[in-house]
Amino acid sequence: MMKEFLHDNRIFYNPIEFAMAHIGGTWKIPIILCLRNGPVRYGDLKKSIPHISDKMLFTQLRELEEKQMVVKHTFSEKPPRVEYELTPKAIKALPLIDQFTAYGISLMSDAGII
Amino acid sequence: MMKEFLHDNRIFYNPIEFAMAHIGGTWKIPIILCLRNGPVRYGDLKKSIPHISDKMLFTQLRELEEKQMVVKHTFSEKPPRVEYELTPKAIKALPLIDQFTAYGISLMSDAGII
DNA sequence: CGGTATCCTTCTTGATACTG
DNA sequence: CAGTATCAAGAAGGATACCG
Repeated sequence: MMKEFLHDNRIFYNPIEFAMAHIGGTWKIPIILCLRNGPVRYGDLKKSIPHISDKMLFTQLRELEEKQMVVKHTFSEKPPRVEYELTPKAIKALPLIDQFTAYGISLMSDAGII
Repeated sequence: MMKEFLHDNRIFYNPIEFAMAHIGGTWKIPIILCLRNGPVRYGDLKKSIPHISDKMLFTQLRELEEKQMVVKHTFSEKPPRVEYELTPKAIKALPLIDQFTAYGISLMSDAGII
């Protein structure tokens, strides 16, 4: 398939694993989709993503920041305001995410869910 | 985003999670890609996918069969021959997988890996 | 050749509670 | 408002060994 490589103290065997590290898991795509129309604050993300816990939102946002998929803007106001915004790296993923959604819907249709 | 739903005793919150259950994880896409040009036998899959263990190949093939992403053909020969083949559900995923790969490669390029 | 079982470790996720 | 810490349960994955 291809040669494996190291990144951030982890071994990857192919480009898909690398992409999965950026947008895989349960919560990263829902977060990215919430940010697709512009910056959103923490509390609004929490409200927009059903069932996500503070811990998951917090840890996933940190990971997305580390991978430079989102940037955090802190405004020194009272009450404090913090907004998260997609980077170009994440914006490039949007067509892929849309195709992913379409495939998911087609599988759901096959399974008789819709 | 959308209403959650149940399937196979598990809760899903959106179509992407459902798609991830079919092609997510470390090994399902490499297996699907090995089968893209037609049926392949167990031993050849093992040889073509570097680093996969028998346990992982075995469990992932069972899961792919359960989700009707692959079919197993058993030939009563000596020595026994068993081939795995993609179903239409998996074939439909190939364009998505290719786009996934392309995104992974572009991320790798951003990261200076290639 | 093509599995299958068992044990064990690591990673992911959930529940809960507390802070500047 | 926007985090942050701690504990624990469960799932995913690796090592090893054995079977028809």
